[in-house]
Amino acid sequence: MPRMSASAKEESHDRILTAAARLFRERGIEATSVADIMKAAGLTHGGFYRHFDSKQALVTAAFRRAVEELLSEAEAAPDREEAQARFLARYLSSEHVGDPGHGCPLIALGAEIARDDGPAQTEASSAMERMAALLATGEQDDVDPGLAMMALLLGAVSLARIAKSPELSAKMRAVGERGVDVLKSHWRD
Amino acid sequence: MPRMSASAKEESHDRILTAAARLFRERGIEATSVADIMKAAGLTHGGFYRHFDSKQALVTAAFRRAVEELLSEAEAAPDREEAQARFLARYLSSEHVGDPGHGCPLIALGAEIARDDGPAQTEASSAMERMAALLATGEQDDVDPGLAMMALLLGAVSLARIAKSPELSAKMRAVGERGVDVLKSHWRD
DNA sequence: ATATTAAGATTACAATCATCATCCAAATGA
DNA sequence: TCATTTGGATGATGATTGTAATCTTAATAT
Repeated sequence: MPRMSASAKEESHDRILTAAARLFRERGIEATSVADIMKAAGLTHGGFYRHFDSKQALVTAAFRRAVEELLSEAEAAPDREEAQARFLARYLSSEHVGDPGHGCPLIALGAEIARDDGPAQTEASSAMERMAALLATGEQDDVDPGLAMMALLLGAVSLARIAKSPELSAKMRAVGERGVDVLKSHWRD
Repeated sequence: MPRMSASAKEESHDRILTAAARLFRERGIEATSVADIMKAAGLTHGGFYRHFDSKQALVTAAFRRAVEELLSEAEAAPDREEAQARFLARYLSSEHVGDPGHGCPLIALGAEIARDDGPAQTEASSAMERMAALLATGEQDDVDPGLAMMALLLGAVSLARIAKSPELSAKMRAVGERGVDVLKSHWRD
């Protein structure tokens, strides 16, 4: 209940963001209350508005945070090829399928965000272009192959999560991997 | 407020289902209240439980209805090839991207349904297998190509809806069409 | 040291939610 | 014709929601 040092405020702010980025992806935006997030951040719900103007503002910020989490690993790679490989392996991993809370926000929140076109949709749209650019064939500035792969990846993991049996879920991941190879070999010519 | 004829009850039941199938896909499950649905069906919210045990039960039934709506057109085709062509054209149409309320429920509700594995997830999982079977190469019982195409289609339309600009949205549809051709020509050998 | 500031806690608010008990009237069966 | 049934309307339930005003207290500035 005290006033905290300036750095402590940033820490609280960061904990709220981290909690929101996880809970939104795990439970959905509508299903996650401000109180849920604040509790997960170790705070009480009343203090929320010292950090964000509204829940919608938090959604936008949490989406950006989630994108950063997802891309930071891949972008830390020494070269482009390695970055692509890391991104693909991570995206199609069983861990990614089984842990939406730390996975791609386009999958977990895409449908919900596409509905009300606010700042969150802008965020999501540019995230999608950023991921596609990462996957695109290096040479030209032809992002089409990257967009096609993103579509396949997003669809494969979405369906892998929907799949009732573990066998079908695993098959969806395998089919995604195979499909990416097919697309890649085609666009390489 | 009266007691209606037996056929009139079925009609009410059907109107509730139709309204639910549309509103759930348009606004999401959490964001759609029982009262919203009943109002859209021309009834008052209290009477809902004469037709369904719970909102969850309605979700399952509405999902099934949505799948039926989507597949009926394609499955009315004279032959398999024509059915596939119709399904693909419908799926990647701008109308489908712009009207989630009458589109594929796997896209609109997949993330929400994958979260709480109840009967709705069973429904969604079998819907996904059914669509994949429709798209699969006729010869063997190898559904893998069908699953790959479903992943690409679902991903492409999801991203087309997320895309902020109409240009990017149209490009996602074009990329989806192109990608399906690539996958198809590869698996045909 | 004192005054000021502001982070977070507490509490409250007006809405909205899913669910249900009760009531009403029309359709059915005798 | 009359009693019974039942679809739907009405209204209430307790819970939960986003948002905000108020209070408390520690960190800062003077």
